[in-house]
Amino acid sequence: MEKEYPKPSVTVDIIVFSVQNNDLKVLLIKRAIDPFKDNWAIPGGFIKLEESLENAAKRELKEETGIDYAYLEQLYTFGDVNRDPRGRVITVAYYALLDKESAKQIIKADTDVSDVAWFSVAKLPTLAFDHSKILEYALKRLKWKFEYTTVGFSMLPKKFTLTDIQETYETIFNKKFDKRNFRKKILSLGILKPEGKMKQVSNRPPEMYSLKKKIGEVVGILPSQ
Amino acid sequence: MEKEYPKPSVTVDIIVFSVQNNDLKVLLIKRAIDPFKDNWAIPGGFIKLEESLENAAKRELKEETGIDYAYLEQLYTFGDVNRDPRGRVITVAYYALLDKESAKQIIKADTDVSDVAWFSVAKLPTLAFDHSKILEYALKRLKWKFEYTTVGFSMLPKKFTLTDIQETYETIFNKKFDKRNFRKKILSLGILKPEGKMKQVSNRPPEMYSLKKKIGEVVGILPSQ
DNA sequence: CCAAAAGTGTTACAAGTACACCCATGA
DNA sequence: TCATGGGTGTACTTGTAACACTTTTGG
Repeated sequence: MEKEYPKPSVTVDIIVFSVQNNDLKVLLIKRAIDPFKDNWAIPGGFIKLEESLENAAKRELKEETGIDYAYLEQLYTFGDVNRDPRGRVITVAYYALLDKESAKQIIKADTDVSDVAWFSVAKLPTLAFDHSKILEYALKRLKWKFEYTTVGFSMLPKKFTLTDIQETYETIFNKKFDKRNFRKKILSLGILKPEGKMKQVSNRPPEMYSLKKKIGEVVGILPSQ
Repeated sequence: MEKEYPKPSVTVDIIVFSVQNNDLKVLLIKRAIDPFKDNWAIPGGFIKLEESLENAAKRELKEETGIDYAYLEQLYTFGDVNRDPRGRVITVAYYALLDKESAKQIIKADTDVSDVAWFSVAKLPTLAFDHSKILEYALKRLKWKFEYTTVGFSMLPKKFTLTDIQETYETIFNKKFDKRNFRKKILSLGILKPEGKMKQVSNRPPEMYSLKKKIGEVVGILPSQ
């Protein structure tokens, strides 16, 4: 370890997910320069020597979205030799889950900026670098995490209804779940705290809940169906 | 992306697991130089610019153990600013699972070398750098993977008995499983192919099996108990 | 009284758990 | 014939799946 070796560059890429109108969206930026000029890409940037990987990811998130807080998890490190035509660049990928309110703010802030946009994961453009592969991997991880942990609640406001949860799950898995079984299952986990009924709705007012546990805990959520 | 930024060093560390005498072991090396001189550490080294992360891990594995093939999986990338006193070093950790035969060869090759040794994960020495944290994380991942995938079979020879599998699981989870239920569960997965009875044993000859699926596939193995 | 979404229970089936004895072989 | 490890079945409990109607509110 005493010798000096040539060093690779290290970037952090961050895949920002949100659910809007029951559709899973991902935030992409349009590249202004070569390589892959005018292609869409996952936002990211070089790490600084004085910041941890996680802080680099947080900084990126803040720079791209203005958001200070979101569920953030390291995804995987991609380091193939030729993944970047400019030279050896290793990227540590993170993914972030925004709650509905935060996501709305961004869409407002950025709809007039041409180089940042939300894309439905069902209709993605061609992506720069190996970003399609990275995104694909992120989607796999996302589903896995939704199935076995409480990360899904990070995409909801602090107080939410059972229907909110179910719609979020139906969006992520792109399938419908039986209402009675879904509710039974979620309630049986004992992770929700009732918070009283929602007011001023023009139908039967739903019960609101908050999450008792820390977001991300392993619980085994889904019915198999 | 056009500017040149100061670059961190990037290493690959590889946590090598094997099961010996129904005990989970990890391969550690004794550091010959500062920092952490004479401390035990997870083997690793700097990546080369012309090799992928995975190839760097394979090369490390080969250098440390002489083994060409093992189940190998990226674990996590550790990049805290002060994890290495010599400067900014990011490490991409991998873990490897050796089968019983390979593991035996290594122990033979290295028992007379003082700076490489197998340690029971139950009795670990103090480790250099943040290696205790890394190893703890590896153990967590290992259990998770055993619970939900077929990685466990990578620690067995190509042909094995149901008792072999059960003992491996009992070692990893450090608990006993009911023989009948364990067998029923494993067989019900439909992932095993019978390979005939073992010969020359001084008791009732057990049925041998091989794995039909690719190692690492998700199947959900364990009884909950 | 209508529209909209919330809320609820039962039966059938599958999977998981607990548990103890006989079997085949070589020495 | 004995020692050793291999192999097996059943009753019970728990969890999952399928399925349709009533309730509450605001307009």
